[in-house]
Amino acid sequence: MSSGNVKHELFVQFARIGKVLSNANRLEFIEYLAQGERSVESLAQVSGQSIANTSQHLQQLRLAGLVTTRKDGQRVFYQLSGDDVVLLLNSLRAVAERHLTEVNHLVGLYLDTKDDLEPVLADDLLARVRSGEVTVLDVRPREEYAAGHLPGAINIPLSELETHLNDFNAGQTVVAYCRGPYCVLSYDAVAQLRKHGIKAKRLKDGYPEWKIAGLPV
Amino acid sequence: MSSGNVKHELFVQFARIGKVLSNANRLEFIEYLAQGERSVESLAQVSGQSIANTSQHLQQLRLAGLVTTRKDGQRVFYQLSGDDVVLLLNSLRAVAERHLTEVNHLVGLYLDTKDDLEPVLADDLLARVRSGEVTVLDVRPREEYAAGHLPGAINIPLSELETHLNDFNAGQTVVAYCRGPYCVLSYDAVAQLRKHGIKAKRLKDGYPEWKIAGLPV
DNA sequence: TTTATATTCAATTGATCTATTGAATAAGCT
DNA sequence: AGCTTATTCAATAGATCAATTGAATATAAA
Repeated sequence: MSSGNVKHELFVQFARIGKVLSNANRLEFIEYLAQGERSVESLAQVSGQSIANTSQHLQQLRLAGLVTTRKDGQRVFYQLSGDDVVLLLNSLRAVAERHLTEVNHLVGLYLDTKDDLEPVLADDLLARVRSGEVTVLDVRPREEYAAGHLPGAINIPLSELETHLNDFNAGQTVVAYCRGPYCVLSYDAVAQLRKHGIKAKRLKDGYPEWKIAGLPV
Repeated sequence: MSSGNVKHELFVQFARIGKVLSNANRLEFIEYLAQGERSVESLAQVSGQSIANTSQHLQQLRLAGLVTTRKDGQRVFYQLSGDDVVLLLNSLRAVAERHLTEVNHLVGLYLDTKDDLEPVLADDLLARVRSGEVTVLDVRPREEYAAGHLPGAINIPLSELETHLNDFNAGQTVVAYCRGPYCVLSYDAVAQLRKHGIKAKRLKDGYPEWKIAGLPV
């Protein structure tokens, strides 16, 4: 085998990873899995895909080595095979954000750009939460909160936030976070809280990035 | 448009980037372009692809925002649109290396694993080259050297290394580098130099990584 | 053992991708 | 203007992909 062939063969293998990143549904699965392991049915439900379709996509992710499985009873739980998968997805996001104008348009469409200018950084939050200055709010669904969350964070899924507005007093500052940089949950939460006179900010990244940075969970 | 739709649309955009990473030839083009800009014909030649095929792949890269073009006379030069593209490719490589056993097999097939254990790191090299301790050898083709290279590096393309072995004296240490972590040129160069009694090591990464790290070129 | 649940498998359809071919365009040269 | 060179366009054929459907496994519960 010539050097050129081996080199090309290596790129063929790299392209296998690229291929599993070429489908929007699979990327969504990766983001969900970044929050914690999930069963096939559970992923099918949150993604809105059929069970069979979900299963097949997950198997492609597994063949490419991006996820691993664990069988418990009659359920199969999928999980990311490493933090580098989240880093890869974020790298993809970063390139998309910098080079695809459509992405910026979409981001601008839904995310309040003013909030975007002043997100709270992970390091700041850690200091502030230790001094009791802020309340950390996890607005992800209960399942994801249960699989792992920031220390001291309280969990109120976005859908239930309205009924819990009285739990906050006007004096305190709330820092909301969710799944990652493009997760709209925390944006909506901040908007809702502010509308009711509660000081609220958004954590720049989400739970997966926090965890990968080696910060406590 | 519902929040879920916008979110999915964002992932569709991310998947566009994934799609252009799903073809081995395109990934090779990206690696070549990481060395510096190139014309269509030049890329077709080094990659062994036809002109028309090369042109079409490059246009896909351009539509996805990964490369930009510059027209000079009748030639069109393509270049990477940002350093984040190289970081993305390296992220892809890292995941492939960690999770695809085939990659490790291929890497082991061609790259001397002993060299792999002790590559020279960028910071070390900078210090050593300043103190005149080592000779830095760029074994890439002349074109790529001309487009940018490490400070003080001499350029002897691998194919011509054999005829220039007398230029080195047995006392000095040579650090060879080439295109990146999986470029075999520097491995072969080190092997050839050692066979002739010249102390040789390999720079861990290649020129693109050096440049992105903000080191002088 | 029968029944229900969770997941995977297999076959199918329509869509998209890759590489090839030959023609079209555009810029420079004589 | 005619000729050459570099690149792009358009059409094509074979391969691969995504989602659907219904059947097949495998585990748990009755």
